[in-house]
Amino acid sequence: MKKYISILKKTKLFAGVADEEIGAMLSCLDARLREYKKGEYVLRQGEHLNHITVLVSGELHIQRDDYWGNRSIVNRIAVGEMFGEAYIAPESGALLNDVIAVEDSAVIFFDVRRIITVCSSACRFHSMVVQNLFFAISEKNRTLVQKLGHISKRTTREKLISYLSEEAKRQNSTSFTIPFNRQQLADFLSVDRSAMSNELCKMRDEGRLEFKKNYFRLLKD
Amino acid sequence: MKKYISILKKTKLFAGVADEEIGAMLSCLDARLREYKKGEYVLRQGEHLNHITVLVSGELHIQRDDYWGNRSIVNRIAVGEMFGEAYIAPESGALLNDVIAVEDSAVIFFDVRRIITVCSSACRFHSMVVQNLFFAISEKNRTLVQKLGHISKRTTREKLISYLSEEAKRQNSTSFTIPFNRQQLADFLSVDRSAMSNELCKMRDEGRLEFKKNYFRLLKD
DNA sequence: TCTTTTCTGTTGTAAAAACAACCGACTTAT
DNA sequence: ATAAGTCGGTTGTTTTTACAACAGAAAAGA
Repeated sequence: MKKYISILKKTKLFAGVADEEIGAMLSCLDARLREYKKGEYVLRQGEHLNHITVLVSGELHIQRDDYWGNRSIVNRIAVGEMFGEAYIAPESGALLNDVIAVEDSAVIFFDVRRIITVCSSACRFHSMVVQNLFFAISEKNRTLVQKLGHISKRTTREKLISYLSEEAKRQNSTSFTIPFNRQQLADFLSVDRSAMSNELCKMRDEGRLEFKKNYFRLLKD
Repeated sequence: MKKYISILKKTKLFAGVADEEIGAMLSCLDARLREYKKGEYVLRQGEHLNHITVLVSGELHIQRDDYWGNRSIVNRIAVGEMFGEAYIAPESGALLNDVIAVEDSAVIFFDVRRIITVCSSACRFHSMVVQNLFFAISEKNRTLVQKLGHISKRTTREKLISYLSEEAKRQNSTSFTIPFNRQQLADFLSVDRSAMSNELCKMRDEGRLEFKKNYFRLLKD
């Protein structure tokens, strides 16, 4: 677990906490490391979670498969990001989604109650972690609202425009790469892949954008 | 500002805080009231927000403009609801949307840092407000994920089933009322009203459910 | 009460998406 | 190197949705 301290140091949860303090807090917060192979489930819909988790290696998708096999990717978790913050409150119900490793991954679990209950002794930085958690949940809400903005658009084209515009703004450039392949992007936007691919090509032919694999460039009319 | 205390009392932010304490906390939290005429911007895309806001009168729309200038309404804020909780973190960055008053409105701004930094003296209920905010954000997060679950369904029928099933579970009964009229439900699920109405009636004719106005009853197959 | 407005259901048509099937390019594994 | 698998684009068909227009019912207002 110690080899991941350098990664934890860069996470939102431990922002501002000194290196040597993180090591001390690992036991204080009852941290546990688990590793997953690509394709393996980290958590399943319906389970109860009372841990905050941080991804320290690999990549995860928060997703949901319905009865008919349609998959929707709710969110993507990159190294250093956390999940499970929405289930902190004791009265939070079961998990609403699956969490799956899309690459070989490593996850550290922290006991929620140990985090929100400020410990008496060692952890000088504990209150900072609590505040960091506060900020992280806030941040997550923001990304969810953004995503709702995308998929609440009526047509595939509008969803693409919404998503790509957002990404361009976020990366502060009209050319950028996205963290999805076509199928994943379709799942993220909750549309059919081939229809989406078709729409992308139409927009390209209309001169609205260019792309090559996951590289995109938006063009003025 | 005092005339809005009765409204603040009913908000999630001040749940469990005594009336007389709210008055005291207004200054503690550096509360500021601002009023807006219909059509006036409350906040603009690109601004930085370091306040939690509560709408105490009127109605707001959260709007977004995409890269090509197309405008869409992302969300609606009703009296008593909060806005800005997604921008608590200092690194949240600029607002991604405009917030505009669609009626004459009144908004109370609370300094974020004053809320999350527990004050030393007077505010006996301060820690309760902090916890309220914590749970409010967490709950909003889950609500957003649930809504994503509904509208990421491919067909109008599936969206309806997803939403109505959820509502039945939440109200713990197969018969229940929903807080929307048809147009609002269609907007909530991001579908066309008439198409949705049509689909509802088909399901009724198939014997899957009954409804009358905003009262619904789900039936076994 | 009577009028006006809003709400809901209904229908037909045009547009869009889902679906399925296929192909070539590219990557990965043996 | 070759086989197997993945990925992205394309096309045609079927299903679904959006849109527009209208009418009766219900609600709100005068």
